[in-house]
Amino acid sequence: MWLNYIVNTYSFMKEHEKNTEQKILDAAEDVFMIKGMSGARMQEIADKAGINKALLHYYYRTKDKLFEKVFEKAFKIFIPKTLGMMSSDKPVIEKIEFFVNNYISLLYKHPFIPSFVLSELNRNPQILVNIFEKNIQFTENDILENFDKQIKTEVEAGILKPVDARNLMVNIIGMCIFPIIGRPVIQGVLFENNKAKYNEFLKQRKEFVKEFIINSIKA
Amino acid sequence: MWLNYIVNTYSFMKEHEKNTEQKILDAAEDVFMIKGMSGARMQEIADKAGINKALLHYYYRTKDKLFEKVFEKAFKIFIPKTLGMMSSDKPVIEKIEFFVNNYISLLYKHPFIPSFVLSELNRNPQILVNIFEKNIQFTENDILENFDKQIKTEVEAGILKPVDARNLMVNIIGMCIFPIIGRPVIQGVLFENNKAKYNEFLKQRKEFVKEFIINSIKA
DNA sequence: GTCTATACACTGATAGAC
DNA sequence: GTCTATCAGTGTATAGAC
Repeated sequence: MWLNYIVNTYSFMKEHEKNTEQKILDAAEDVFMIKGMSGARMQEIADKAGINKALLHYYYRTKDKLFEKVFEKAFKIFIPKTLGMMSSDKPVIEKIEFFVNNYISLLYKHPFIPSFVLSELNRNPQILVNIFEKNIQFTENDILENFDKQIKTEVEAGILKPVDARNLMVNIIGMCIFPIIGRPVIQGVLFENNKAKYNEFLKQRKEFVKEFIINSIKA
Repeated sequence: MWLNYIVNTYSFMKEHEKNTEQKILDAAEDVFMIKGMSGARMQEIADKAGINKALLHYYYRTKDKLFEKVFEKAFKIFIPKTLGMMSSDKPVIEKIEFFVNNYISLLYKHPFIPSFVLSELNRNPQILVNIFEKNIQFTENDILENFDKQIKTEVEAGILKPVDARNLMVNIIGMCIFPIIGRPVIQGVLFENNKAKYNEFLKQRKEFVKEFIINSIKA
């Protein structure tokens, strides 16, 4: 009976705490992503979370620590998934089609993360070092090496033209990501700032990009 | 005599003023580009310009106005030049080679502008509207239309595969610009954070990108 | 855990002397 | 034009009651 009470109370408190903590993190995401580290205000985050500033500091002692959490979460949504998409054992062209489809979907799902992550990193590249130190090393080198070997094999088999793996990856990601982080400029300059037209443009990007890449690398 | 005195004094003052004004603008560029609008501090700009805050406000009344000048200058370095590179009358493939060479050179000359401009625009797209209103309309539509017509002509002539002009431009710029704005991530994840290796990588990008595009679009 | 009130530092901007 | 001094506002963070 008392055990039940304790357990229920405990789990209630845990649940409650988790909710507030989560509400804060969600609000912090919204604000940091748009305003950036230096532009974000603890007051705005508190308002959006429906609490007050003091409670913010109760859960995450400083703005820095809260930012760190938000950044790390954003970073982890993208980088490991990105690398994961390259590590299947499909043939190169299928792998690229799979990657472009999934990566662009991911970008459309989180359109503010790339600009946020890249601009914060350009302002303070040290953030990345801290993340790498804190996390188990990614297996990016294995993935890259495998991809490189796979390309070479398919080149010898007469399927692909010779192509450098790193350059290819940078090209692919660049073509996928630029319409998102460059949206204000591209929409303004090439699409008369017409939002609907730009959304139409985004809809057909997957097919265009895939065809563009394959045309370039297939033997 | 007195006229001489006035003229000399006047020209001395003009020269002097110009120097201070320019020193401020240079310092403001340095600080705003790295820290962004909200992260920049008037004190830091003053220090870097070798003057004090009061003098900053004497020349540019507010932080907003100073930021506006810096942003507009940065924006104008890129966008008109970018469009200009597409408006020669060379054949498409030559035009693209010319564009990639010059655009990447421009990027390497001003590596902080793209990230600065894009992140500020993502945070406040309204900036772009103000710039467009203040400036004589760019001829982006003519340039795009001409480029599109030119492609269609060369498609009919059997030189190129059919390709959409806007998608092609976004691809080209994306492949050129991503190694710059994404440098911290790419260098960290794909180049073991080795700066020298990354610089080597950048050196060969022009050739790789040109070949990649041409392989994709030539008939 | 959550609140109100407040400490304390910093920032943009101005006043006024030279 | 350039400086020193200073103000008013805002921002992060903490103290203390409940």
